[in-house]
Amino acid sequence: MEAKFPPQYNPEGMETELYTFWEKNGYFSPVHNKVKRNYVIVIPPPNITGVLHMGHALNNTIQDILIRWKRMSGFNALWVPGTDHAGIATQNVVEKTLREEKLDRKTLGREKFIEEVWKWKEKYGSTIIFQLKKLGASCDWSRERFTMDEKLSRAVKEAFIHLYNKGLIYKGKRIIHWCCRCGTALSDEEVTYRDEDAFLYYIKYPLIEGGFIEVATTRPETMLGDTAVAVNPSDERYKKLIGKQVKLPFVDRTISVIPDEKVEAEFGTGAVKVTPAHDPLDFDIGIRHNLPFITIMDEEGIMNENAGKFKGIDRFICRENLVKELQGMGLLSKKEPYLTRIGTCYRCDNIIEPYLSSQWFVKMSPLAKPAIEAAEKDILKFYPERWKKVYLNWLYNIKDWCISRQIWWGHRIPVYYCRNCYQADSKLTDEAQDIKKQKGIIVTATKPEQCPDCGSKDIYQDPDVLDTWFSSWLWPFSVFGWPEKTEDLEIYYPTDTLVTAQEILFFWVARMVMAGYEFMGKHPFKNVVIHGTVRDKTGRKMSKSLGNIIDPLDIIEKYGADSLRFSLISMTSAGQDVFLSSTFYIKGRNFMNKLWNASRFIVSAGEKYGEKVILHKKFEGLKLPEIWILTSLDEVIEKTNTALTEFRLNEAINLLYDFFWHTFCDWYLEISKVYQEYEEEYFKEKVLPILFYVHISLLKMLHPFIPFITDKLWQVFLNYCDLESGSIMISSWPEKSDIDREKNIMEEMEDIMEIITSIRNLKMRFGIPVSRQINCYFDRVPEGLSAKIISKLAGVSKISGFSKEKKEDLLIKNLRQGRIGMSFEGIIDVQKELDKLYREQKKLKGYLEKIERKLNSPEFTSKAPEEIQEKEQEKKKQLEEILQNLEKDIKFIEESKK
RNA sequence: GGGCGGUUAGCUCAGUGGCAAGAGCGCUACCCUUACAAGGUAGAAGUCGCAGGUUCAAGUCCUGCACCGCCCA
Repeated sequence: MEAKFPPQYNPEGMETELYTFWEKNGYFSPVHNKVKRNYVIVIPPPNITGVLHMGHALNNTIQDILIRWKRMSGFNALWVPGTDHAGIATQNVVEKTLREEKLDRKTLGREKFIEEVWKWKEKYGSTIIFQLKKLGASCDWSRERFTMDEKLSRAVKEAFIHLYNKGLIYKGKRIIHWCCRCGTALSDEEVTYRDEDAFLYYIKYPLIEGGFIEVATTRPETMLGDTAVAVNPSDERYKKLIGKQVKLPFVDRTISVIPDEKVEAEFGTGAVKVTPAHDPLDFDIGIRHNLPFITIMDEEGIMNENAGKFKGIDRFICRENLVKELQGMGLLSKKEPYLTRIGTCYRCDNIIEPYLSSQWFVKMSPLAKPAIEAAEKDILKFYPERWKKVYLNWLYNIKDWCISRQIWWGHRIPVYYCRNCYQADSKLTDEAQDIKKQKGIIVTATKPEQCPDCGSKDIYQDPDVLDTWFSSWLWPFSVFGWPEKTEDLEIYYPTDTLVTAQEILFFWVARMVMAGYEFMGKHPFKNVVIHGTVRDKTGRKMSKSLGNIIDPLDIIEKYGADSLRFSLISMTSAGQDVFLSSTFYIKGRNFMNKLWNASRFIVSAGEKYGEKVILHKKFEGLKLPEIWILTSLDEVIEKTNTALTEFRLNEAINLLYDFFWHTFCDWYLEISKVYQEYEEEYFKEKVLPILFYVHISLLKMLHPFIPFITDKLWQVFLNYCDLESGSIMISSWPEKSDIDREKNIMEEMEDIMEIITSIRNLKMRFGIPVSRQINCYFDRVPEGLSAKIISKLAGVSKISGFSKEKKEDLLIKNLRQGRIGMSFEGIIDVQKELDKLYREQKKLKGYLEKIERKLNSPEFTSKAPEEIQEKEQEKKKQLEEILQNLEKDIKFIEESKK
């Protein structure tokens, strides 16, 4: 046995071997069966540039637990995996590798560059998939998808064309978030904001008639693009200046002072510069007042010809230079520290420039309607529920979605232009209906032969690609083959549960719901499980730049995926952020070892008889401890099921942990050893099958959480026990036994346990080794099996009733069921013992007072439910008895001291 | 500015109005008891952030405040 069952658990090698075994046997793919219900999860597709981090580990462990649990519970459980092409991120990564070869995408050209990206994808794009396998993810790899697969690309085109034809997609010239580094527009959701200490500059604009009007700004360089100065019409300070002309420094432009309701009189000086091409609010003012829109920098953030003498320099250097010059000209009246919020690119962290640009948008409010209703009517349920409000709030205030990206890697927009008919950028804001009527725009999946209006063959495709999320939002049905009416789509849509972190609630979850209703006419999933963000122990997000990453692969390497999974889930309360310290995996590692060793013990107990243990279906002729352990197991099964159903995974795993370690191992395994010595026949016939039964039931329930070790042990147990299947993965989830729960049996067992603990406690307190046999005396003398258990587990050689003449050298302890006494043999530090008893007495008196106060209050007796009153009465009685006995003991020891 | 979380043992965190508030790690003492020293046994350790309120009963519900964090504008 030692050879295959060393005393320490070592996951090395074992996990990969088992994973291959599962995969080879096709356990991950459901065999569709109409009788069984489905349970479907689609993975939040990780990015092909991604490597597994703790967030992924948590996210995918949760999904795997749910899928494995449902699979064992008799469902057709399907977990669809896949990856996301991550347009900007992937393009960035490939461009970086190109730079190392002294190449860049522009010299390479579009086609060649995309070829390079595909090559890169083939080489590195599956890294995270391999890592998910290491984690134990039981995804159906035969259904693995990638957002740029041909079929999924078809879905994207179909969706675009559908929305366009419905008038929900339009092209418009708007202020969008522009990343000068990535060279593309971004949606509102792709911008992250952070507070930064900056300055508010107060600038004097010279009035033509003489004097100045002073404006305040955090971005002084944008003044080069100003086309007005605006004041609130009710602002008394500026009323008389409305309509006056201002000579804009540097560019020598004459602009007017205009009134606009939206100007906040409280901000800065109350007069604001208006730069319609570089600020969203100013853009609106520009539209309202029909102002010119002057763009002053190019797409890389370099000032252009409209910036006059500043042409050709970077936007931030321009700011510095311009401020210096203003100072020299005496036009800078003040520069004060100012806390401002700056938007940054979520991919590259560069500062976002609000930029006037022609982009494609999705009109969102019609799509939001059913998504709102779904949550309001609880068709879509959130766990924890509080996210419902966040989700709804976003949808109530939804804005149009900018979906075009000026990059090359991604789904090319299925729009073609006729060079002859199309007139670009004719309007600032083209509404959907207008654009549909506009000549020269052809929206179609394949390149048209000729222009339907003029017949010209000079046709070119829109150079832009779509936001990656425009393919992700179709994921719950595109993975099943939509827009084709496939069998999978028929069977597996809608899915059941989506598991994700709150960061992509808007990006992805809300949009999937909208897409689900729009394209499928049905919600994409029923449950949305939002788990916490994994942070370091000081509460910061884990990130490379902070250097605070704990790499899940390191933990897997050293301690096994099970330890990682166990620890992660065990310490993660539903929906709360997780704070990881470097030793968090210890609980898991220790648990694996304990599980391993309990199995060793059980196997070695079974091995002796040389025949396979047959698990009982019915339990009869059992003694107290067996009834007790089976009843306790039933309770655990029930509680675990409830916890899992409500997505409280930490509660489930902690229940199992506690039962396994502190009930099964600490007590039942120890008790089972008693039979081995006293009642071999009963041990073989009854106890052994129950040991196997309870342990195997536990292994089954633990399997979703810690799949590797549980199946490894299952494989071992196959040699000693008649098990239902070749792998625990496809075994059936435990059901409750047919044992009746008898209250008095549970209590009787608890009494025995209390006696044992008390005797151990007495021994410890006086430095007697537990192994040292002593004599004990009882008010109620235990007999038979109980006596044997007490004797073995507490190290008692002789059990008898109290006899009056022996009492003087006894230590007494009061229990629920009378006193026990133990000979103290002259080794007691009497004063120490007395102090301890005094402390206990004080504590007990306090408790008693509290209870008495409660019981004496007429409110309590009239209003509290009877059940509670009885319980409190009972408690009081017990306390009084214990206290009485304690006081007797104190008196007794005080006297013996004299 | 609006919203949401958090504040419980030295540390990390559970706690679903009705225990005498729990776990893991750490700590103390003893124990190599033939499953496990990654273990066993026993123990010490808490004004449940602060102030009010509701209730027979509050760590749990309500109000306000403080501090930490997140999201949205």
